[in-house]
Amino acid sequence: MPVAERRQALLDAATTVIARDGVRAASTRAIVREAGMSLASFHYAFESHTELMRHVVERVLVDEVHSVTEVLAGAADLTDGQVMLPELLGAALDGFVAAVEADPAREQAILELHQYALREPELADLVRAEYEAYDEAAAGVLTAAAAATGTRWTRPVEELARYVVTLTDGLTTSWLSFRDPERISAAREYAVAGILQFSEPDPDA
Amino acid sequence: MPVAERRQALLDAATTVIARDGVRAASTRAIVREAGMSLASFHYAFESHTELMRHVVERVLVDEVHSVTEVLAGAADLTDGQVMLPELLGAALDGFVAAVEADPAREQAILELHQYALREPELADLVRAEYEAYDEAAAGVLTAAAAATGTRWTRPVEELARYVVTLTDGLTTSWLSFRDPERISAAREYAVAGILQFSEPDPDA
DNA sequence: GTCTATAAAATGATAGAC
DNA sequence: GTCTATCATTTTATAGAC
Repeated sequence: MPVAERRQALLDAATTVIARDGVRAASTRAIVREAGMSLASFHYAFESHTELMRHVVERVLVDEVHSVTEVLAGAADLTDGQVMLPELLGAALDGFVAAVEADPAREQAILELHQYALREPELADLVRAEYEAYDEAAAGVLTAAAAATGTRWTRPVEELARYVVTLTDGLTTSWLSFRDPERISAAREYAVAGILQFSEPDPDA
Repeated sequence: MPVAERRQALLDAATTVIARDGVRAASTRAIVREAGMSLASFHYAFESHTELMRHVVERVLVDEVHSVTEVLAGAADLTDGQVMLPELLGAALDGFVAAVEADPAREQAILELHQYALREPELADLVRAEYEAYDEAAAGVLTAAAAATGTRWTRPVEELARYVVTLTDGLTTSWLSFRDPERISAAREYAVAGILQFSEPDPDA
């Protein structure tokens, strides 16, 4: 088994354990048990448990950015039809919420990894980079949605995007605590209304 | 030293360690070192490390609810003057944000304890109770603010309160990642604007 | 490359002297 | 009640056989 493959398998196993049992439970032994390997094989592929965790954080956060970007891109593809801005933004937020609902364990793992990373000076930047990628993705959706519906934003789209990301973060933690769609839906609706405030018909469109 | 006092001292020490070094680092030994006690004294006061953590979670979350309630009540006291609704809500949110900024370690500890609690079936309810207390506090502020400024809400105040709490949660995580006031202020402003949408002059006032 | 065996340290918990 | 000394287990990591 080539080292690269073993590393991937261990990263997969670590991700699985973290999602199922939490970061606290992701000891080297728990990870190799999950991967069906011996303890020594672990240390052949990785220098240390800390090194593995560094890679786990990086991979999980980068993967999540890809997922979210895809979900948002999917929602933006609704721009084909005769859809209006409120529906478009609502659909984008629904897509995000649906992704969280579909795999809460993964989302909880991400939050735990955030806190793990924020405690490690070497990893804290990864969290910030993740959020900045979300900001960019959200700004992209807002820009595309406005363009597709003949509207424009009355505030800098970067600021609106940060607002949206802040809100989705709150929606995520709320979902993880209550797992209650009712609780989410109202906030989702108000979020859309809150953003729409800052849109107006685009005279150039 | 009476048991009750020793328990308090250990809870204090545990809270200190968690805020400074994280939940992961809060081993029994680290806690007694912080408290200046022997290991055996710990087990004289608490059955187990798990039992201590149960009490830590409970105490920290309850304390935080008290703090937030006080901060919001302080903001609501601005209702003396001739202040308008936007300023009132802005002040309340500012009070919340200032509290987070003033003691980020504490806030980070709370988030870690949330995740710790959500992994323990016995403790998960404490997190939900905390959020419900926030909802109630936020609803109280919204109601008081509207009454004091001759306005009323066009949506159920409970829903608006949940929206506010969701948003403050997002603001908190954003602050912990970036520690950047700029990043927060825009979201704060949009949040106020978002809520104001659902207010109107109260004809009965 | 892969495994068993083992080291070295940390952790939760207790026994027993005082 | 409080402490030192110790146990039992777990954890990260490595040595060394194959």
